[in-house]
Amino acid sequence: MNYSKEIDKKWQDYWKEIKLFNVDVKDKSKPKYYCLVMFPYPSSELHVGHARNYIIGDAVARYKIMRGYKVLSPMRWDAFGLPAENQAIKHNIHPKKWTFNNINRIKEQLNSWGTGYDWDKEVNSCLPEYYKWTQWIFLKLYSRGLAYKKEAPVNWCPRCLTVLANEQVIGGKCERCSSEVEQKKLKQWFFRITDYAERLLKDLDLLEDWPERVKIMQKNWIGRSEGVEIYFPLKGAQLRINCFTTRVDTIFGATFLALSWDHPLIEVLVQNNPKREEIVNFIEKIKNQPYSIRLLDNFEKEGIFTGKFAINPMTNKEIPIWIANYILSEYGTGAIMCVPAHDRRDFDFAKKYGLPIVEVIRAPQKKEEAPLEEVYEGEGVLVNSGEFSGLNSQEAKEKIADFMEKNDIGKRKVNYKLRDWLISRQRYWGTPIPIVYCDKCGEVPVPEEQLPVLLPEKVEFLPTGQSPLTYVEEFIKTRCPRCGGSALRETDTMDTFVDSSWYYLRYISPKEEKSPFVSEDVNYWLPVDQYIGGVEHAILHLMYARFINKFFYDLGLINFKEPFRRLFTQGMIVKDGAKMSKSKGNVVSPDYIIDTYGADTMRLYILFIGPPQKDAEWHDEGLLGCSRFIARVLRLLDLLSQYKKNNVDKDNPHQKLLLRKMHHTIKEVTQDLEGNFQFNTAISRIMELVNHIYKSLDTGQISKELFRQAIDTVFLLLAPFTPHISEEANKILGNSGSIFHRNWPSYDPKYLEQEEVEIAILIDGKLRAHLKIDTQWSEKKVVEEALSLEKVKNYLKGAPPKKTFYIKNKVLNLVTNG
RNA sequence: GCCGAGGUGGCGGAAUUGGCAGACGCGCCGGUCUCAAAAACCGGUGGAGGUAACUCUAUGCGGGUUCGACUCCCGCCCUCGGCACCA
Repeated sequence: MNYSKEIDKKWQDYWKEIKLFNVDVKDKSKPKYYCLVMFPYPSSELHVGHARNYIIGDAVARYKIMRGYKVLSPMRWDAFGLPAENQAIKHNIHPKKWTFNNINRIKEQLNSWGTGYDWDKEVNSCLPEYYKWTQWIFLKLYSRGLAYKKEAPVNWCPRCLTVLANEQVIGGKCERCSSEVEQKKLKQWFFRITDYAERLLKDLDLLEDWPERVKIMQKNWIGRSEGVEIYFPLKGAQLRINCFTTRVDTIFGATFLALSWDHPLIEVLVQNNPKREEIVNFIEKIKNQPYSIRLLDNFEKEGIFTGKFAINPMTNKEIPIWIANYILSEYGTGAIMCVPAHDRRDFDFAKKYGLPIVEVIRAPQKKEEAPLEEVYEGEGVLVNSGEFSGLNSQEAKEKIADFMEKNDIGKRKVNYKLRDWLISRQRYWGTPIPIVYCDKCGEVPVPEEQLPVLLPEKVEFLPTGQSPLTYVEEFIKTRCPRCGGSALRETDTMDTFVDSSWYYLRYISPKEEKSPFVSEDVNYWLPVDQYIGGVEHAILHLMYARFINKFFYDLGLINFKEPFRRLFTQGMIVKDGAKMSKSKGNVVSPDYIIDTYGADTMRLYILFIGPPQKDAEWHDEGLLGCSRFIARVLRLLDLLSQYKKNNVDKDNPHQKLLLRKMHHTIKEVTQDLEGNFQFNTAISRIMELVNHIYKSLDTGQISKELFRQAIDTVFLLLAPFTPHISEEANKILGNSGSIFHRNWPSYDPKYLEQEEVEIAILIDGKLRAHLKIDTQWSEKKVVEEALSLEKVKNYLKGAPPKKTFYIKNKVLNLVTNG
């Protein structure tokens, strides 16, 4: 039999016809399995790197179907977003049209690969029936105080002319266009994800089947640290400056304070200050420093003395207050106590400006006073610390914190690096934020029954820094839902990550009109059993989705705390050592592969290319190998049809060997799939089995029935990887119906037993000979037989081994020396 | 700087409660078929030495534990990914 494109088409139509992937969510006749792949962002057609994601997902779905699960494998489009709008500006095509063109193209591609989805559950985030519910979520968050607007310094991309979330700033540059990100103060909408920081951190422990590295990345991103907020009284005023520190044990060495340029107290500090002008100029200067220079290794620390002093509440000494460019205003209190002896940054600063350096922590082994050119950042024993001297850092942290809380000079506190999620975008192609501004009533949420706030279709696409919606009168002019007076709509739209933070719930009931989803069904089908996608979503998407899921949990709409039970992150496919991209011209398009070799060849190669969680280099020649293998497997069918041999003795060793290989392969392939999706090794084991079948046939001692069984097993095992040829073969072998409605093969341990094996004979750890043994032999017998080997005798030269080590049925080591 | 993953033939990669390193595939070499070539099929293929049986050597580097180490321990080097003045 030859593999052809017609075979692909035939079986793709067949699966549609028998509704292999269509799921009735109410059907509970079989255990459920929710297999989810990360949706495509429809910005261009897909290349083989994308294909990996969907082919892995499809292989898993098909395998689970064969294991008897009701498998839900849906597909959707993350259709809002900047690229569509940028195309609109560049090529004068409406984002909607552009997006739908891409969707149609991608759909075609997905179908041509034989990846199966329940298309009845298709979801599209740019359609009102979906974004209505995204807006609904916003309102729910708003009503609980979890969506709010505030003026905040934001990351501004001068090219995209929009605000970026912290997570979208990569190394000081825009994630999308790599422009230098600027700092700007704007009124923006936020989601209060920080309220969930502790739970987002703690519940990572519930996610046993997530890759450790992803959990660690999330942990670092949340960045929890425990410490103390210390109150430093301002000299000569009834004010205080609060500073957060994780090293309260170093408090006696705090010799100055440093504030960020926008610390609220600076206004007070510069009042009637003779240095006022100088300070204001300095602030103006660091305020305008671009974001990225902070990331440079040689970032120059600069500061200015305010002329004012605070009191160190432990030493009661006056310490100068400085303003410095290395203090983050967004973290802690925007002010820090500086301990130059034990912090590299404070040390550099103190050296530059001649500030006092006092050693208060001494490394445990050290006896003498440290020379002041050295910073010791570790923990140790306290010195120069009053009654706390002599304690080690750990004890001192507790005792000093206790002391501070008792005397009201400080309080234990937990801080997080996680910031609130900035969701405003000054862009058109996104979900409108359902808020109205009324002259009388102020900020008013759009009532639920008035949703959706429709995104107008006719707009001008000019990147002005304002949302194009600003210029659409019919859109912005509206009535206040509260007083009926004239009002204006919010013109910002939501970050597309909001759209994608809840789609996995919508799939269950995509057409539901009264609610975002049906709780009863969602509670049955979720959490997602297997989520598959790129590691680039380790932080953003997965954090946001977990947050929104927890919010729904709090609303009582769902009964599970985490949305994704198991996560698999697949590696990238690279070409010529680089990520595939149009600009580099190294994109491998699946279309020609499908045309030349057929879908199963591409699928097989993508799964065989390497461990799926690791990056892999694409080589066209690899396809040839897979194509050869498929031809080789199919040739077995031709051989079978002409095969005559029967009446072979049941105990024929070649028969037994083939049976053993078959069952062994079933066992191993199953293990590979049940473990961490080791498709590459699973496939190589099937290749071994096929090689073994050919060798067995050469002996002429295999019965037709066993031959048939062996081929049948091969195709059952291959079905998740190469579904088209497997269906075809299944039919040729005389089985009725779809191969996916058959059971995954199971192995019988009795066939795995061996009567005879070859073991290695080692002399002093070096491989010297092999020996065929009966598996029933005792160790003594094995040693005897080994010693009688000519080769072994030559090595031992008559001297018996001093010790022997026997690993049953594997290795015998004969030791002659000490 | 901190955190994480990794380093095995010409290449992608196998092998883990420590037990025959290099499965499977690519590439390369040889053969069969052919007027010839391609395809296909069969065989070989870590390196060095030897006509050969065989010997030595080999999993980033250096030590250690062990009868035995790709695997465990100590100390380095390199590559990739994440975070990065988080007080």
